[in-house]
Amino acid sequence: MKNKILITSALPYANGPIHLGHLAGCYLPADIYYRYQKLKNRDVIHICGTDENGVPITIEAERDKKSPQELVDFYYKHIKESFERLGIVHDNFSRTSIPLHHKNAQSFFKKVNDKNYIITKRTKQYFCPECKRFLADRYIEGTCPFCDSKEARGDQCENCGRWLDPENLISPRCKICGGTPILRETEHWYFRLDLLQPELEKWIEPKKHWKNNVKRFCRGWFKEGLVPRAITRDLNWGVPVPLEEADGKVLYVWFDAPIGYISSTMEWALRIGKPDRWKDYWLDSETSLVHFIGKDNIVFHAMVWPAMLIAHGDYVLPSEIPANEFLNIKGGKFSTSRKRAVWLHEFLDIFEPDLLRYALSVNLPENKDTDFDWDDFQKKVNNELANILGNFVNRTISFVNRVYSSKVPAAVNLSAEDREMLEYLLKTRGVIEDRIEAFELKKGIKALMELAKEANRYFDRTKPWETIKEDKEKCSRTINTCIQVVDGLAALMEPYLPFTSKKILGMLDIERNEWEKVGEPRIPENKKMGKIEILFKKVDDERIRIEKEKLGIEEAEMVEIISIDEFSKVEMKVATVESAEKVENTQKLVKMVVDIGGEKRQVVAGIAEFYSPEELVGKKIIVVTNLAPAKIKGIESNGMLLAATKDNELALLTIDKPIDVGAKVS
RNA sequence: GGCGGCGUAGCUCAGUCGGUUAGAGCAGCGGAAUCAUAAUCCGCGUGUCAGGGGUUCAAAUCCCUUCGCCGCCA
Repeated sequence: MKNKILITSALPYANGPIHLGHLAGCYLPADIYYRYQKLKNRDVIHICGTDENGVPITIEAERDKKSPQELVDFYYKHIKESFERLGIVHDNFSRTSIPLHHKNAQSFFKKVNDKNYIITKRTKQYFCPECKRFLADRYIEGTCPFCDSKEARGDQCENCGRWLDPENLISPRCKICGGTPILRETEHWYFRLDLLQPELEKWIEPKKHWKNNVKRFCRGWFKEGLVPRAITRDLNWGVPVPLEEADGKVLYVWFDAPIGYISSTMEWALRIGKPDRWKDYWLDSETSLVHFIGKDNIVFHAMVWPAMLIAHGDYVLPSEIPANEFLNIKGGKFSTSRKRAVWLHEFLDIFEPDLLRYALSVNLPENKDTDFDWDDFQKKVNNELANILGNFVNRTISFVNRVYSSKVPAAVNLSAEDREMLEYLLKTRGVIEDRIEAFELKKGIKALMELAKEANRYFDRTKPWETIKEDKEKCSRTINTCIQVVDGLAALMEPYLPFTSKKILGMLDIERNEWEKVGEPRIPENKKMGKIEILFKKVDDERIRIEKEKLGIEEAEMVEIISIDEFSKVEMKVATVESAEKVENTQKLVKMVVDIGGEKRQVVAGIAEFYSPEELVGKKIIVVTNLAPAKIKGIESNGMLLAATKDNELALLTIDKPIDVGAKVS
């Protein structure tokens, strides 16, 4: 490891709050790594910020009836505060909407452009006259040319799974306003990844120790061959392309976002009053540039971004890309857009930050996806943090308080047993170092818990509650050793459990030991203890029940997601009501004959309280035509009409423009 | 459609460039202890390592194939 380390964590997109999946994927590992390097006295900074450009933000803003700026202002603050509450430390937490970043991204673009790594291409793209904007592929819907599904997206038909070009869609419409988009010619700038492939391959080749997921990804891409990739978009939100002929174009988010790492470092340098300080990292080949990301970001950080840096030429390239897999929520995925998540800010309203830091650390998705589960969380807190770690600290300090009037007893002539305990502490320091350096953070926290267990075993073996009566010197050696271990634990846990570390140090009434000195006893005889407190309160069943219920409610609200396949099983048609009569002896039922286009059907529906038979006749309605026939009150019903209901209201679905009876609805 | 990944004890996960009786934590069962947040400590695992086939003296680990889940890409 080089002595200078620049850590970045993926810029969170400013369209929603942070959830546990984000944390486990990169923010928590980055923080643990950063805190550890700090303890090792390395020259290290941790840089991050929100990614605030791109189409989704403009659309989200529109939906919320806000300006994009208002939206990102809100989430910038929200995300920054959430991180702070969890103890995630950034030297600088910037944002990609600031002028500094715009300027920086533009000069990056210009330099790469001057070096001929950028070309232009004219293409035709759909433009929505209603929304007055070009539409990204996935914001166009239409009929799939292959399977006739009506709900195909511009990039892919989810019904038949085929990949599409938006121009091939039959009767395309704008997903946002429903209007009909038109093809319009536009010009875009493309980054010549193809030119850079040989250099990229040469660069990646020696990175043997990188994680498999990263290497595999790259191999796949190289095999297919890289192609020029569009780096501009027609949009009025983002970093304007710094060319006269590029009016109305902005840089594509994936191009400007990683440049944000540099901008954020520059902002940091300005903030600390040393404007050139950022160069010490970005322009020095002795810098180890470490990008913490989730696996969804591998392509950009292992291929595109290094290619950009090579093309630019001035900056260091990534040294490490410890990409994590995903943390799922009990089987399913976390999803910001679907609001299926355990949100960090809500979590912290209820639980101490270290509980989460522990539960996530010990189950980080380092090799494969892992699950977050509330029962599991409770067990980890109660059985591991509270019982093993918390209890060891507590039994030790309360022993000192009770037996030795809160003063640390002497350690004269340590026995082999005592020395073994201290050696275990020292050994654990080494294990944690090795594991963290190798980006196996999960093993580091496990080693810490092993130390706590070993300490409990030592306590039990040496039985101070007995030796206090028959061998006072031995007892005082034991307790002294335990105190030294508590002190060591406090230092070693700092990267993972910084809040708990502080609490313990408060109880010992001492500053944190230097990392390199952990293992050498340093708490002096007669040291007075500070105020004792319980480290971890247990999480009770009721709390967990509530949290699980919350998740359940959110799931219920979002209903089951069905595929277009499932949906298209339902056939619906426009129909006219030919005749209608109330079914006798019922309150709600109406019997109708409807024309569904060359075929008449008898349909029974429970709408009599809302529509009289007279007003129904002649109405054009929507009928499900392939529903299995059913008998209602002995009358056969051959279809179902559609109506919207809420509370005590009901409204029939109809059509807002004349169309022939029998027209399919989809 | 192509490419890739994953599927290991009741639960959460290690292990996989082939090699002794497949591991840990939690849960469970039995015991010890009582300083401590009824916490701790000791002992106890007959799992088709998703199914099937193959290579090998030897496979959870390599190859083929089926099933299930997931991701990436024109």
